[in-house]
Amino acid sequence: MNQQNTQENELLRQRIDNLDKQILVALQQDARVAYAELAKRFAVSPATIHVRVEKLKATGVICGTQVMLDPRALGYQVCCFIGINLKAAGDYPAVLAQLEALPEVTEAYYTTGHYSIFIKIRCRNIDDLHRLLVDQIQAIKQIQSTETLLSLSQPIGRQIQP
Amino acid sequence: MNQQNTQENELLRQRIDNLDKQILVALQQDARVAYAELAKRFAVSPATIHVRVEKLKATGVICGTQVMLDPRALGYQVCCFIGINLKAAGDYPAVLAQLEALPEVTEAYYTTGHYSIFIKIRCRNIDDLHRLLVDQIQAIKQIQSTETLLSLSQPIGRQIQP
DNA sequence: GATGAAAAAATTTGCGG
DNA sequence: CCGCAAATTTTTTCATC
Repeated sequence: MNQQNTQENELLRQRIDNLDKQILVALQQDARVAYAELAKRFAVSPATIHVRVEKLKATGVICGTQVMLDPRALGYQVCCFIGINLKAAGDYPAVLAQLEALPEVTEAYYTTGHYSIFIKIRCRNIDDLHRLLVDQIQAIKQIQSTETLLSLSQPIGRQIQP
Repeated sequence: MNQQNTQENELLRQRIDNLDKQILVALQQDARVAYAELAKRFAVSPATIHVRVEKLKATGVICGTQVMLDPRALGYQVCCFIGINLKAAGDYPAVLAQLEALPEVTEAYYTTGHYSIFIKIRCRNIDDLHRLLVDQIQAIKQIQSTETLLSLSQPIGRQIQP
């Protein structure tokens, strides 16, 4: 039963104990929860929560907090992925710069496999997607071809478990 | 110049004014920033910030807050996407349930295009990815084939702009 | 709808175990 | 390293504009 291969864990994540894990899980669900509330929940003092969170920030485990915005509430109905193939591998930085200028591109990955670059798109509707694809993305000279995966739903969305 | 096609916006996102946008941008960068600090920054009273945030929560624009954990700091070095094709379209719910049980699956999308299901994976190293793929994912009976896109880097990662 | 002031609550610090 | 308790800061309320 090596369900938990804790060998390398001990090396990499230096001393993240149960309390740290509990705090991280709680903050993943609600980053603005009061430390006093967590203190009650985990039967320690508020100061301890504070010290632990500061340490997790200092070690880089916590790399920020953010509000989650609902794309649909803001009028963004369409989510899709686009796999991009370049004419030449060296064109990567130039293409990336052009993609970064498009606010609809929310994520970009440099990948091995079927595509050179893989991006995630959020836009208002299919018409906007059409325009974006034809006028903005396929217009980028160094792009050879694209392949679009339209997302119909996202049944799973979560962070890694601490 | 229809850079900003504000026509439907007015309908969908009911009255999100400039202050709301500024607040959202600030909270995207740091969800724990003090309302008093935002009040100073935007030259309004703390009470106004409070009222606006509550309204944005109530209308569903803000759907939560969370700490961002750095996968690498937790020992998760590998990020990849896997495109999955099913033997039969109706197998979708069964496969999804099995994917949900794997903590390494952080995102799943039901897609049109080359794949039926598209998932994002976070795991510790290539060996773990290998085991996950062979022992856990390809072992799912309803899966016909998989295609792996290994992410070498993620140069863009952001939310939509309010 | 926004504000200012007041009340309530939380964060943060430093001393002592 | 933890906890207590005080000092500071913040959140939150509410009457008023």
